[in-house]
Amino acid sequence: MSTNQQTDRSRNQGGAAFLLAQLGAHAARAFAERIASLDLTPPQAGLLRMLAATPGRSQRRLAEDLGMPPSRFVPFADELEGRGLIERRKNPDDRRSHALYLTERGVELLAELREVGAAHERDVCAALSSDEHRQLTVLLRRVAEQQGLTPGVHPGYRSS
Amino acid sequence: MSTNQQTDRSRNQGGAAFLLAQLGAHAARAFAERIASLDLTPPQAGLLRMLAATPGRSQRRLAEDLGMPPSRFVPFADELEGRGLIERRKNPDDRRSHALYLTERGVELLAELREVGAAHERDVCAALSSDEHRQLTVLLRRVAEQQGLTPGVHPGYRSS
DNA sequence: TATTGTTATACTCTATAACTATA
DNA sequence: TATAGTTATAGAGTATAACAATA
Repeated sequence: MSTNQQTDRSRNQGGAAFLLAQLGAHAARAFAERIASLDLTPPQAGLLRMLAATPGRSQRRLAEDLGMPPSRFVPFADELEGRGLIERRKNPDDRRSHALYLTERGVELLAELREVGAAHERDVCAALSSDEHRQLTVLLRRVAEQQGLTPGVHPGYRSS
Repeated sequence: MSTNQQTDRSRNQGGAAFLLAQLGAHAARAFAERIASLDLTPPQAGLLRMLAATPGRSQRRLAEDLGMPPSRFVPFADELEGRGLIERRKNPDDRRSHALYLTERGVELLAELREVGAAHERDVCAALSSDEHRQLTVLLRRVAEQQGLTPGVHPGYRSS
């Protein structure tokens, strides 16, 4: 209420929240284009990373973390299994559930994925010195934590 | 190539590009929830702002800036016109095209929208001091400019 | 002949809910 | 009876392309 309309207007559209949304969409799109060279979509890349971090989880839990209904997870996992990147193993303790794991080929592809991710990081932050790059990361991490976001996971990835 | 795998992994998932995508999706979703109280979706809010900035443009140009095909723009504009927020006027010079304008009610709603946007900005950046907030904005603006993003517009808004 | 707005159609995507098997 | 995975179906949302009016 202390500033005039003109100022408020430029604040909203040039403010940090708007820039975050704009840059976030841009970064997500650019990342999707990059990993298309590996024949991967962002949710597929997300699953590979999740399986590397915590192998052997059930489809239901993985589906929940990816923000998709279990029914949609089935054909989603089918394709990656068909490409030999992941495998379903019967859980001997509870034979209703499938435990999911990366295959050897999945591990190899994940390594390539990480290289692509590093290149993406460099390109997105090309405008910044390495000192500013660190500054930005620290600030973003603080904001993310305060906003209650889980490190390493975000369901906002586009499905296409 | 200079760092080991462990380091690369944490870099990718905790790096600035990933945080941008994660926080961007979060900020966009939070903003969408906020403006739902005004019965607006993000693309609708975008159109109101575009009409305030440059009134009288044709549907085709507006559709292009919003990243939607002209055919989809029709029902999109229909609803806002039905609610009395925008109006189509025949362009006397070229009677094929419609020039779009905000109505008085549209201007009023836009004022409320700006208040909501300011509150959104405060909440998203609640973790930062006002000095850090400024720092973050400057860094983001530099990155956005270097990445070739147009100030004030982003087509990444969800359609829902 | 080209362009603006519009309408119609066809298609993709997605979620809901029914189904099978294990518990 | 409840839960994991799966399958089937139906609905929403979208783009492509045909159409009418104007240039």
